[in-house]
Amino acid sequence: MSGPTANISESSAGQPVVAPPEPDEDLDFPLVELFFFAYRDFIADADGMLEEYGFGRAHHRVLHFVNRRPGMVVAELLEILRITKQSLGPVLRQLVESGHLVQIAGPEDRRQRLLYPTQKGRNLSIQLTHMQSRRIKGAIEGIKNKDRESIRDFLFGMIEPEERDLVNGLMEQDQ
Amino acid sequence: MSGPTANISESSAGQPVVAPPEPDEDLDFPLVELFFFAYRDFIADADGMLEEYGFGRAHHRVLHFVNRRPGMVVAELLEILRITKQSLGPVLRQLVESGHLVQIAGPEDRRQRLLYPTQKGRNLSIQLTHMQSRRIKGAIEGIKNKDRESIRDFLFGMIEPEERDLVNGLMEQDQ
DNA sequence: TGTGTTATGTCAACCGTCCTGACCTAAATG
DNA sequence: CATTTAGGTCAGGACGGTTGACATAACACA
Repeated sequence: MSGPTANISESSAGQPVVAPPEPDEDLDFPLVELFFFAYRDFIADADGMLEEYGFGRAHHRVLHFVNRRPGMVVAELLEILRITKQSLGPVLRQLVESGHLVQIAGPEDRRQRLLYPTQKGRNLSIQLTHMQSRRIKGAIEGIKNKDRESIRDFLFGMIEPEERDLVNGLMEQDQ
Repeated sequence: MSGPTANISESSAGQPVVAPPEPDEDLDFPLVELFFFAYRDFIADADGMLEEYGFGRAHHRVLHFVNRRPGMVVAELLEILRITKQSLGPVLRQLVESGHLVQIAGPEDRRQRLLYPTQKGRNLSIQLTHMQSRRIKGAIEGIKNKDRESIRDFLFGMIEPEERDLVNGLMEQDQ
């Protein structure tokens, strides 16, 4: 069992499939891969800036949505991010300690913690969104029909149907 | 320091910013958020299926690219994924042990480990890509100009310019 | 009043996926 | 031969997520 083409992985003994997958109308490899790479680079810009603050992507998401909807309560944030309060906890604490967010007791229901950005948090969030918007703008300028609406509708169509109401709610004022 | 609107987060003493960010041509909140949600759901389908095998997203990415380019060597995979061999190690081992991939010594350079899918690995990869392609197809059908080329060019335009050659290389045969 | 529920926070233990640094073998290369 | 290269492995750590259990304060209601 030696020689140039000896099978190195002995376990499970499957034979190698040497041919690449055949072209198939229902297997859109280019778009699947482009979507993967596009998202990777879409967040890479922000990653770099966040690193200077010792923040990660979790901080970015929290900062973004609190800025977008000042006065959001913790439960709403958990629903949007689809994470548990245990995993939100440390992230929220760090953002408050660093002075990017503040928590204020709900005026009617004092159990609630209304989340607001500080000016510092607003500034950082705007900076991050600006970088991402610039990339998107550039990508739209590079297409034939410079049709922002089609891109918006395409992205919306990628979202799970049951989630679309929630996302629409988040975008109430802007189109 | 009590009362309905008492400031709960005392540290860093920033004042809350209550207004949502003003509309701004250079801050495309809808597209930024749609891209986030779209990617989340783009991945979610696959996550569910992978869970049945005890696999995560790292396994998915390895499985995908090895299937796409059978005979890929480890170094190429590391370059595409932009991770270290230490973090690839366990993932690759599990995929080999579960019989989804095999490693074969390079016919010319026997230090190399050529990576191939087994039929089992090919089947799983195709299944995963099929789910993702179906979502993409549906999203394209929902837009005005059902223009796949524009979506492809948009996604390509989102990719960091220095990375585009690498991505193009991966897509040689298909358009 | 008291009892139960809700909003939030916290402790502990765990997992997956990445990292750096150090070291090893086998094979190619000069 | 010595060196470099391809790949693998061990150790330790970080981050971001999970589940489960429990605590506190405030609301809601009989």
